[in-house]
Amino acid sequence: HGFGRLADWRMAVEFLREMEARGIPPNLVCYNSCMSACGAAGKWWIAVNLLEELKARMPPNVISYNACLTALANANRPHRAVLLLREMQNAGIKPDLVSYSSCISAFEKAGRAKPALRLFHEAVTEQGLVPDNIMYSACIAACENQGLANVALRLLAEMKGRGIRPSVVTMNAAISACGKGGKLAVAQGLLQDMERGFDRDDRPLPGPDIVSYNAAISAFARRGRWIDAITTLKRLQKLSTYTGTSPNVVTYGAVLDACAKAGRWQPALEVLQEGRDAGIRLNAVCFNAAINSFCPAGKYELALKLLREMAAVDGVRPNIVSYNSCLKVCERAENHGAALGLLEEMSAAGIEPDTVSFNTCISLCARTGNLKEAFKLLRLMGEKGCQPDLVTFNTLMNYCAEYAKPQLALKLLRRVTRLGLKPD
RNA sequence: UGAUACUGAUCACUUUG
Repeated sequence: HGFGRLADWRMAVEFLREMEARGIPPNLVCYNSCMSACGAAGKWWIAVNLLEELKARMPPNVISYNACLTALANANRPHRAVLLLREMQNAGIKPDLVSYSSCISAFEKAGRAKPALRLFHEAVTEQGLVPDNIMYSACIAACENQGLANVALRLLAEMKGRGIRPSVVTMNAAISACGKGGKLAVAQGLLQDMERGFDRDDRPLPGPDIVSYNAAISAFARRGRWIDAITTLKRLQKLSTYTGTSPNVVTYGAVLDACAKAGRWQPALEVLQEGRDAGIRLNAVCFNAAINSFCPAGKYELALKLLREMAAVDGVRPNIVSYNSCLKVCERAENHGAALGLLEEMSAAGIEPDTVSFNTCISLCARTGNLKEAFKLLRLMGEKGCQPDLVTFNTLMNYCAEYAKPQLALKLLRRVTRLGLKPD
């Protein structure tokens, strides 16, 4: 368990083996701890193997299965999770709220709201389970995916109706779902309710935490409402003296994203500086968002300058997204030279261009009528071991339309299906 | 006694339409 806490799955497994070697047969809890450690480290297959091993020795309990379900959920394997859920049922172990919450969360992480809601329904109607706060929260979180904000709000009302007090996590999930589902006003209203401490029916609510604010700012960001995002940041700062809730690196990331979506690079740079001054350890996400703010204006020199600065001044290593963001600014600026130069540079820096990098460059070539160069890049990405994806082909086909090349477009479409991709 | 041993929920960045 200790090794699991330290996210050291190797040590956990080794320890289990050592116990056996010393003639101390690990009990169920030892196995469960070990599977949990593997799951936390993303090693779902090792957790599943341990479950098999366990089955050969003694009957697993519901926690054993739940540990594996969580491992699968965290590794974005929702279908395997459901298979395991069925398996435990067949083995005569009744899934509990934790089992279902894990599976619901698995679908949430995979961006699939409907299956998550189906599982919720199944838990209630077929298993007779009474959903708790966490199960509702997981389900509300899943609703942020297909614009199901209204379903999220219905679930929130339903749990209140059943006398379950929403926790701060529940409320945060609801704010996030509303923000992502286009219900900006409702999202902000939920935050206000939390600040007041009561909902519209005067039922008590938990006070907001930093995640609440971040989710609300992110909702503004989505709409490019940069002034509102900054205003919320200021309010948060002002309140922090007595709420104890201060902006963190995610807050700054979200505010910077708001500036980026609005293409406001000057405010973005100011926010960046303010974050530094406030002693926030800005990370790559913050700088990447700031780089994106140069995109609408196509200010690629400034973007590249910030790319250098983040490493040199702030000691933050640019990552693949940093480079891809810069490439996008070059694309906007329609600057082939700068883009291709960056492609080389990132390779030299040990960050190999990925599908997104190539897609951006292909888009640049195609947009500027340079179809030959675009296809050259398509070939190059294959040579570099980068799989073209649907976006790659959609980009190319789009410009075939632009340049009236229907035969070429059809050829590309056939290639899409030949590669086993599903045209959208 | 070790052993309040083991499992579930929320926030920010990049590519086409």
